[in-house]
Amino acid sequence: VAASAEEQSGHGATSGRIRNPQGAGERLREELIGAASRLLAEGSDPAQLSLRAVARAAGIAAPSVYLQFESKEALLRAVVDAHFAAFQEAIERGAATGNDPASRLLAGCLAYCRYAAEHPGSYRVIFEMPSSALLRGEADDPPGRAAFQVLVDGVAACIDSGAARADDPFRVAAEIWPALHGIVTLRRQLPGFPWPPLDEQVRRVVGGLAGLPTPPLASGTL
Amino acid sequence: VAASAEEQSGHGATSGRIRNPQGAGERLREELIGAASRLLAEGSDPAQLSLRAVARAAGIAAPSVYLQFESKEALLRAVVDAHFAAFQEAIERGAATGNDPASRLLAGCLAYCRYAAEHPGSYRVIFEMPSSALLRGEADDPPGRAAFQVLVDGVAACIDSGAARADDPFRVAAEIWPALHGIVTLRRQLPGFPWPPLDEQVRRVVGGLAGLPTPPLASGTL
DNA sequence: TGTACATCAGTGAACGCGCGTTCACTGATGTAC
DNA sequence: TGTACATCAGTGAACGCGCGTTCACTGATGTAC
Repeated sequence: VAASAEEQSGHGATSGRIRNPQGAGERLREELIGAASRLLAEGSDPAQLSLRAVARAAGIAAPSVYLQFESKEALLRAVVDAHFAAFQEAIERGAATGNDPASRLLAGCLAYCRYAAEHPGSYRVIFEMPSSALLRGEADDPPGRAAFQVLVDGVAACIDSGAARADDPFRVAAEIWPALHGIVTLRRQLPGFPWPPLDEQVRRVVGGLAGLPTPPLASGTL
Repeated sequence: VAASAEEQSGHGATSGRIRNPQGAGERLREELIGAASRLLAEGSDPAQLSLRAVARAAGIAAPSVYLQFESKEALLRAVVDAHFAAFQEAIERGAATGNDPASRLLAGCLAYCRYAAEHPGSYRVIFEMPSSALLRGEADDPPGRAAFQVLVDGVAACIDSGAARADDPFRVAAEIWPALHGIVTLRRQLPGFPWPPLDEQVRRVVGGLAGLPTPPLASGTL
């Protein structure tokens, strides 16, 4: 009947955690980023993530965060950067499959959307966190802009090879990206809506916007 | 040099406000919704809107909110509903201009995006507030679903009139909506990005996704 | 080999703040007699 | 016409909570002699 002192008082967050060996204090850095990612994966609103909640999830006392990060802001910046890097890598891995420009473009777009669908917390933290790498970087924002350039190049390759309608690659890319973004954010926000299968939708949308000759699937079956 | 007591203490929120005449207590309802809208227009994050901040903006003491609303939740629900209604009305007004199905569809989409661009706080509160009318409504969510049906009907009218490519109207509408949503949310989040003019982009995207015969503008000029 | 000491990972208590909500109240306006 | 009273819009103080951050500390591990 008697609860342990640990359960009664709010502290004792050191539930099972064993402290890192000497010289390995920085391991806590990754542990904290991992704990934050776990919270995000569980559906926490990125904009509301608190330092104390992350510390709790990591099994340490709140002030211990300051051993690795200068501030809450710095912790969250590191979290965003980690997710941004993972996102970019997933897209690049996806875009590498495919033997011609059109299938590489499609594979990249599919990888973008699949990653967002499978890691909604990750996608959210990248796009909604005020301190996001995308939103940071004043004028010449390298991180996000470089990633966008990959899309522009993919579209340009399709146009050059004759696989896509002749057009301004930047303009087409600036249409595809928002379309993909809208697809994944609305699916997350309205999971009850009868969305068509993701892959098929992405293929149709990218095809329609880039002017890929592949008939948008239904024109033959109607 | 001596600040007034009102300035020194945190209260005295009754800066200039005159209380409503007897029998008109419900006017405070609209004042509160208006105050919340003002905060949103100034860029407040909808998910972080606090009852106390709204009361402050309305010039009343925090507990006075409870004279008109059962809880913070109820206040925010009313705020979302007001903005949702204004949004819908703007779209309907827009879609009413135009003499043929294709121009009505385009006008509706343009009205959607223009409203979102001109009232970013309004659009945000509709789509980001956890208690939004869109996200509420369990299975058969009337508010948002009915609005979507208008888009489906618009697409169907274009197809029937031969203005758009033969296709499944629902599927096309389920592509157009996310595309518009992505366009307006990314523009808000990355205002520094060199976006093309909104109207032109919307015309091209809707044209591409619905298969309107109008060549997407650039094909003649390249 | 044993002991004193430095290093280092991590803690607990405390701070001031804004939050949502409750409670008993105030004071102006209208109504009954 | 004057006075007592009811109604009604709105308030101020207080509550318990979670937050970000600070501070002085603890206690295990490694090193010097």
